Amino acid sequence: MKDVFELQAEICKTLANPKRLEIIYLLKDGELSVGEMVERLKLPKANVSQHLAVMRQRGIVAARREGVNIYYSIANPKIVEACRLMREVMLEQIEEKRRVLEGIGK
Amino acid sequence: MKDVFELQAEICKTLANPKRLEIIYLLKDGELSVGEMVERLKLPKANVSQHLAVMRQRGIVAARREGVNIYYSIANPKIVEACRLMREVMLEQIEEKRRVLEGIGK
DNA sequence: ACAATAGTTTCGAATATTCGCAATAATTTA
DNA sequence: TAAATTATTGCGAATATTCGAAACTATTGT
Repeated sequence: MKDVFELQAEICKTLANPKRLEIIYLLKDGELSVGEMVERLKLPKANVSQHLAVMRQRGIVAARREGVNIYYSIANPKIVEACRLMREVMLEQIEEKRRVLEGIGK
Repeated sequence: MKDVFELQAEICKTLANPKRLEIIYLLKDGELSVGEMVERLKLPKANVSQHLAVMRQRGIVAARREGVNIYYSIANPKIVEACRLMREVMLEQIEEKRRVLEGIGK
């Protein structure tokens, strides 16, 4: 059995990509088919599928076939929550940077 | 200005490494010097320093010099919270895997 | 069976990350 | 100022990630 931090890092690595974060953001309110995601993301279908495959393998998203379409959804709401926190950290960093720049301007 | 998901991914990438996660885990209850971390982590000091530099650059940790020692601390408690959530996701995945294996055994 | 639609997989090249080793910097003490 | 202690930086090799292009698979309708 691999080390626990190694496993935690694998979850985190799976989220550590802008396109995958955007996919998670799209899925946060409910499932979507690959085609619907491709349309919103404006990315090649093969690439979207690759990212979905990575996330499916690591248990970040779940897939469900319905006829010719495959619908994806977030496997665990804590994933969305973790992403939201990281986004907040980023936004606070930007705010902080802005404050520092203003301070210099005075 | 870079895309917002790109910035969020940079935060996440910074956390997406087992050694850095372990450092965050060490720092979650308060600051430590590099030497103290090296001792607990049992890693080469240069390597610990490299990881700290990455995290410092991205605003994940803060550094404070006191004499010959440099003390590091977590820059934003939301970082610890995000890591905790990702750890929970991982633990729930392990539980789920265990349940599935038991189901087969029946 | 064939074509159309929706999605996946494989391969390879470009890029990025990780880490050991050696050299370097900053601070304190003798 | 020299030595000791603490930490950082630069470099290069090994490894991992990303993504486009082409080929492939699965399902449905004719």
